[in-house]
Amino acid sequence: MRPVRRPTLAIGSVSVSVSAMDRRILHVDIDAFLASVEQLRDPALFGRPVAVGTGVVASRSYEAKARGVHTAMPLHEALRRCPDLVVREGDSRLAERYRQRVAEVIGRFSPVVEACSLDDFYADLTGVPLRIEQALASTVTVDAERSLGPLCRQLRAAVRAETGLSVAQGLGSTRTVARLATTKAKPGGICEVPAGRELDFLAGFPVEALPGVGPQASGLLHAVGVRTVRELWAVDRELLRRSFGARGDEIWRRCRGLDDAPVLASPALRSISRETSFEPRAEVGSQERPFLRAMLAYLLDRAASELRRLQLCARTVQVRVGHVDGVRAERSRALPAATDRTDEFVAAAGGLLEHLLGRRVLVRLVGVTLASLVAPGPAQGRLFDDGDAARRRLFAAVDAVRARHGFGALVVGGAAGLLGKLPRGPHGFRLRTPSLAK
DNA sequence: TCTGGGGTCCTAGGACCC
DNA sequence: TCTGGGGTCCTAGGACCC
Repeated sequence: MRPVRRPTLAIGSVSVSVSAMDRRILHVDIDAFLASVEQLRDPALFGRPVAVGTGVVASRSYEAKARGVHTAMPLHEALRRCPDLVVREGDSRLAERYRQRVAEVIGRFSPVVEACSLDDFYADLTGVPLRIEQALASTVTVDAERSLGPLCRQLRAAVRAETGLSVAQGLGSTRTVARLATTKAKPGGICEVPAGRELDFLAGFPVEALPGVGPQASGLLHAVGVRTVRELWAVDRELLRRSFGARGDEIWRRCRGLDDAPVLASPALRSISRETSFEPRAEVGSQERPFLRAMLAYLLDRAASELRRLQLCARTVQVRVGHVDGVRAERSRALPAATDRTDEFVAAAGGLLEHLLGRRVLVRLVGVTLASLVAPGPAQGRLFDDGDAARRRLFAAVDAVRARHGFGALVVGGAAGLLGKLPRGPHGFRLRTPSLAK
């Protein structure tokens, strides 16, 4: 067994040794995030059942939950259960601004904040009570157990006061314990699992509550009679490894409260994807090559402009196609050099799309991914390419116009093939799930 | 009740190079 | 000249998460 690394925290003249079990990880989850943002935007919606999404429910207010509306439920089913449900498309830009404000508040309480998804965060509060005790201006009282409860209540009040949003918080010695504690704290509560009580806390959860155990793994575990974390403890480590690969080992550690993954400020972005689905029969021309090629160009333009906004380049283009019978296929291609130019991505992706369109089945989804992301280096190998410099200036100009007037202000290249075929707004063509589509 | 979009990570075979 | 081993990249696809 590997020796446990014991990092040392230096606070003023005090030095404390911290073992893995002494860590205090905070998980923060914004309650009913997208639905709450809608209620903040339109206060008439407070107290009413609200759902955000198109096609399926992406987020719902607690009033809607009380009426049987759950996330991932088809909207027609949600409306059947709750006929006065208010359905909104949502606004990803507004949500992003709220998310950043919540992250800022958490950042005042913790030196390290990791934004995990749209609506949740991890923070490492290890050693924070000591620091607070020593900060003369602090109004927080830290009890003998070093409970972080008071700090969490302050955090919750600050988020509420500054954004109007409600958060649930979980505290534990690992990310898994903290995350599961949050599920017990929803909505608006705080659940702290004291050090040493991890196993009691984990024992009763169903196996599928563990991160890393999805439908596939839980199905297999159920089939052999393993339904709870307590029962999972009895499963041999080697057996988990053989059944689920590297993830099996992770599961073995997580169910024992042994995962020691750190909280990282900002994990590097690995890829940028955009995809959309459509009703093959309802949308005119959706099966025709020109439409699909235009959609591909549009999605690549969206992904590439995000790439440029982040000042990154990509070296791999991936295209995927989904059919009405559920069969999906994808192909990828590495470019000769990393780039951020939409036209280079479109040129490479066209051939990939042709490969994927061989089946005589209706297409209901097209998607693209830009991967192998790197920071733009000096333009190696193309120092004498004037065309490249001109293209770059063109895209920079396009980006500038869009930053001012919205993405939909300009339609570029092959995406023009969508004109007149898809509804269009200031932020671009209207795809299926605007609340989440960027 | 299999619906949606945007991500991450892992695996595995084949190509290619040394 | 033949055979082999190891590393790395490319590509395709699966599982999982929110």
